[in-house]
Formats: sequence, structure tokens, C-alpha cells
Amino acid sequence: MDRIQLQNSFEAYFNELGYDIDWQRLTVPMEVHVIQKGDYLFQQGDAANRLYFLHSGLMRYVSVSDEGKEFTQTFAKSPRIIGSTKAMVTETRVLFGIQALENCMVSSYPWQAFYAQMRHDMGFLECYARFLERIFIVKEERENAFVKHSAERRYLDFCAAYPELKNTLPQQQIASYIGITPVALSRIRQKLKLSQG
Amino acid sequence: MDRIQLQNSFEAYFNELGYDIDWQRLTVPMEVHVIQKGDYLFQQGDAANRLYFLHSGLMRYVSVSDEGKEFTQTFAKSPRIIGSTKAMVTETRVLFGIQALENCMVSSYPWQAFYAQMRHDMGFLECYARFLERIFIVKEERENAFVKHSAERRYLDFCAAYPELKNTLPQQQIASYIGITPVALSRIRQKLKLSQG
DNA sequence: TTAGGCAATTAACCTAGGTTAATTCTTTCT
DNA sequence: AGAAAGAATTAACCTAGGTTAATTGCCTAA
Repeated sequence: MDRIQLQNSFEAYFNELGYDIDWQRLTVPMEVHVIQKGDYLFQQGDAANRLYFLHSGLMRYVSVSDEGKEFTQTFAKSPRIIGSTKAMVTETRVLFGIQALENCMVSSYPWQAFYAQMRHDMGFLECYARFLERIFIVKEERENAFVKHSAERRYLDFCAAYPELKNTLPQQQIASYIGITPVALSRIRQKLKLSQG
Repeated sequence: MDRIQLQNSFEAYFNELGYDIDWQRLTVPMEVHVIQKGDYLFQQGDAANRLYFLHSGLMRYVSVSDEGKEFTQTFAKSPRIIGSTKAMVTETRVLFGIQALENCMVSSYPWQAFYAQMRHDMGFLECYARFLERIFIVKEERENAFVKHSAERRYLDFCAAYPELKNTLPQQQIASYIGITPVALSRIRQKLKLSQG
């Protein structure tokens, strides 16, 4: 994939929402990142104030607590916008890293410059609003799950939501997405196996 | 407060962000709601697809689990936009109710009609994006708190974030915001009292 | 003024999930 | 094929917070 193709598929991702966007405005140079499985696009604590787009591959958002425990906030499957909205918007350091679970192809723009050019485009603004609405709703649903559901229920929900990841991902990562230890996940799986064949 | 004043203070809230908004576009009729302390603006399960604005008073977002336990998602202090972004945007039933903790004055517009008129205004679209960015970041911070911090730490954070509510709110509500039972909160307070005067 | 009702505290007991560590199962590397 | 490293399981024990219930304190209404 060359730069033109990357640029095209980035634009196509937005255009699919059906808004009219004038991409001629955008002259900020795009960067390309090739991330090998296991490596990080950026690490927790970096100044990652860029808009990233995942062209191919699978990544996860992972943050580490003071006590050194990993928590997986999200799995992100291409094609998709990725990055930290908070770090982009508030120019603060990012609270999680993004790690490649497969070899990944990513492109990016510096957000401030990108937004300065695109904010004059109504179609883009609406797309951006749709994007923010969506990620907000997902976060709210996750808050809901953590507060109201048991670990077992969260595991079952994970299996339903990501049937393809259920068998390919190491269980440590699944556990850290659910918010429990690998030991506890193993116990839960054991229990489920016994109770329903 | 008459309707004109309510309309003005609603508009002023947006205008303060510094974007230029042409409110002439907005012809959808505003509704006014006076909610007595303890009553609900809307209940969990309602079709609350309106944009609400809290002019005066204090409210909380409260959702009830299948087992009948209350969870307080947010406290909202005037002046502020309130309501369910998810219910507005996806036209689904709302997953929480909004209860008045003091007598409250609220105005509202039907979101679909409101957005249909205002989406052609760039200033409004940018305001809306700023709003969505902000509520997303808050949700993300809360996710973070639930996953990484103990109940004790969440209580201390609550006290720091809402010093004025700490003493006026019944402890059941504080507990339900922190995500624990009133009994557990009482225990935590006891422990803190002993350990540091 | 007192009775009734709710909020908060305290205590005793229970449970989901954490911690540590030993064991087995899988990969991968040579 | 065999060794070494990592992933998952299992078991024993621990802890934060839930549950139930009794006790106390506080407010309100007759």
C-alpha cells in the first residue's frame, strides 16, 4: 500500500457516513507507521496528540496501574480511527499505550493542525460528532458492565461481542479486558465448562 | 424566570465557548419542566430523546440493576446540559433516570428537530463537538477510577471533587456513586476517621 | 412530648475474586 | 527430539466488600 492508497482509504472511511467532505482542505502531511506484532504505536505517558487510523491489523489499548497491573481498555480492529481523544483534545500525556496484536498498518496526522484545517468543513464536523457520540456510548456501556455485572457475565458478554478473539487471544489479555486476573478467568471458564458441557 | 430568560440563559451557556452561533435558526418550541426535590425528570426506560438544560438545582443520573440496586452515574449541577446522549442519538430507551436532589428548573427541545435545524450552523457543530469531547473524557476517567482504584480511594476522590456534596448528600447516594453499599461506605469512613483524626 | 420512621453505625458472617506457588500443557528454538 | 520459556490450570489461603440484622441516632408529625 502506498501513501495515496492509505490516504484514499482514510478518506473513504469518513465518506461512508454519507457526509460531503472536501478533502482538498487537508494539506497537513500524513505519516505512516508500520507496527510489528507486540510493539507499541505509542506508550502510556507519551504526548500522542495525533489522529491515528488503523488500516489493517488488530490492536489493544492497555494501561498500567501504579501497582503495575495491566488493564485492556479496548480492542480495536481495522479499519478504525484509534488514539486518545483526551490526549488529542487536551494536549495532555496519554493514559494508555496502544499495542499491536497483529502486524499493523497505521497512518496519522497531527490533530491540532488537522482540526485547524478541517473544522471549516461542515461534513467533517458532523462526522467527527458521529464519531464522538459513538465512542461515548461505548464507554457508557462499559461503565455499566463494570458496575452492574459480575466477572462471569462480563466474560460471557466478551465472548458474544468478540467471538473471533475468544479463541485466538491469550487469556491474560482477555482477563485484563474483563478486569480480573488470569487465575480468576481460568476459574470462571472451568466453572462454565462443568455447568453446561 | 420566564421563557425568554430561560431561552437566553440556554443560549448564553453555548455562546460562552466563544463560537458564533446563529440562534435564529432555532424555531423548535422549548419546553419547561419544574421538578420538585426527589422527583424525576424522566425514568429509566422512558423514551427521553430530548436535549435538556438544567437552569438551577442539582440532579443525579441513577440506574437500577436487574437485582434492584441503585447506581448513581453522575451528579449534575446547574447550569449544564443534561439527558442521555445515547437515547437522543440512537432513539433508544434511556438506561437511567434523572432525579432532582433539589428543586430544579429545566428546559428542553426535541433533539431530532433541534439538531435538524442547528446542524447547519458551524458554531453550533463545534460547540457540540466540544461537549461530546468533554463528556467522553469524564466517562473515561470514571472507567479508569473503577478499574484501578479501591473504594476508599474513590471515596476520597469524590470528597475532593464534590466538597460541597460530601456533607449535604445522604450517604446512600454517595455510596451508590462510588459503587458500594452504604454499609461499606460507613466502614470506610470509620476507618479514615480513626487513622487520621 | 412522644411515637413512628428513616438514616447511619456496628457486628457477624459470607463470597467473589486476588495472591502465591506448584503443576501441567504448549510453543518455540536448537 | 529434547530443552527452555511461556501460558494455563489448580489448589490453598487471604481480603475487600456484600448481606443481614440488631442498635442507635435523628427528624417529623400528632
